[in-house]
Amino acid sequence: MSVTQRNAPAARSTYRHGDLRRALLDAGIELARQGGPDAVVLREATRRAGVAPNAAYRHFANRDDLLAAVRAAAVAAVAESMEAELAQVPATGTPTEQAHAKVRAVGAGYLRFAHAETGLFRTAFGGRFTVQQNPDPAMGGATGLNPFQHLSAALDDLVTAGALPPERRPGAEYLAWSTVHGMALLSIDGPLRGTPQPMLDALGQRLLDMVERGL
Amino acid sequence: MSVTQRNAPAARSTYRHGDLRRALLDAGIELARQGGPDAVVLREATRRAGVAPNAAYRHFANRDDLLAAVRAAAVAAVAESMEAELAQVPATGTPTEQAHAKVRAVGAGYLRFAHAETGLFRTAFGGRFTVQQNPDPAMGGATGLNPFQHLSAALDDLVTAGALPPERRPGAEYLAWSTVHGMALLSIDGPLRGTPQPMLDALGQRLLDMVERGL
DNA sequence: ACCTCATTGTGAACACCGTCCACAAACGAT
DNA sequence: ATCGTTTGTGGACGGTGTTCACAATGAGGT
Repeated sequence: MSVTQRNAPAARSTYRHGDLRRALLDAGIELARQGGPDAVVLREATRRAGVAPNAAYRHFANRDDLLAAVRAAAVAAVAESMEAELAQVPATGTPTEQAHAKVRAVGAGYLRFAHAETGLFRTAFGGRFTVQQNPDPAMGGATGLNPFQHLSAALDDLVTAGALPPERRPGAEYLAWSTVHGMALLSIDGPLRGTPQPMLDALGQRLLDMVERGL
Repeated sequence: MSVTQRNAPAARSTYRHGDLRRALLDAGIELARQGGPDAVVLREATRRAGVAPNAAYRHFANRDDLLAAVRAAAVAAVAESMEAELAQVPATGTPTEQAHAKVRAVGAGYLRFAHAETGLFRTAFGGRFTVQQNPDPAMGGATGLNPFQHLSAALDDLVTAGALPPERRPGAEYLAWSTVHGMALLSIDGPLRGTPQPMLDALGQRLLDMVERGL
């Protein structure tokens, strides 16, 4: 066994790394995927990049800065999950039906991502987070829209289709988001943890019914 | 200046502390109140109790064990907040009106506590948490009921009053809890942070309307 | 080609954390 | 009074984020 440390990739030949910022970010994303935000530890990221701990400070102000970058990537992944659901919405039916289907797709994408990528979801939305102000392009999916913008667009469609009275539109994002966000957290970190997936899906559908009916 | 350390209370005269477990727990609760779960650091709690770091291990298995005890206290505080709201529900009106008022009181207590005691709320329900299985008496309020039990009771009343069809009762806790939980988190850690209280109250009322209508 | 200089990675250190081990003080039961 | 259990202490270990002074590198201007 050579002197290479655990987790140390093949030692670099060059003194410079090439794209250390990217390497640290990727390592951070992988850590977040497996263990959530608390698992994003700066020293481990540098270890995986094969670099001294302090080197990270040339690319990130501190651990929180790295975590913020990881979070942006996680938010973007949520947006992509929504887009995957939106792509499956058939272009048939009345405008009202389509608008409802879009709102449900956004919610389903959120919930699906929470279950499929728990660590990343908790990194994106588990602690403190912001999405709206200064829309960070790094938080957008393939379409460039972030999750909040997807939700807003779907609700706008609902109004356009006449399925939501315009006077109830303001703030509707927060009502819808609250609902789905709460269920996501309850099912990954709360009392619904461990509930079989079919039951969770059923609950999710009831939840979306409630939003549709009660918005 | 004497040799007493910062934060060290008057040095004990006795070798034994008296009730170290309680002192550590109180210190932990205070830390949680100010900084949330991450601020519950074992060494700081022992410092405030005027005791060596390891002494904590005579009363708690490890930091997580201490945090769990703090969390139980925080959950109990949530229950008390609910009870304060419930106490204000007038005993007038039809059973249906009263049942609805109780559900709203439970939700309002949850939201109010989240805003008034952010640190404790995040400690109770911010990360991983469980309330239902093995109902821990330490999580109950003055009535002995924990927040989940208060919600369940209110929903039961809704059925009894005929305001909720029995076939929709199963799982209704999770729908109601999801919505309120989500809004609580959005308003303390999410995009609704910093929103003026009147607007939050209005949103909260709309949210409860939605639950009432859509459950 | 050389020199200059900002950029990027290193080595060593600091304070803080959770945790463990061996030991000493205090108390309760006999 | 003695013994044994409980409870707190002193000291240590490995882990973390972060900072400092320094070295290697590469780009630009002459």
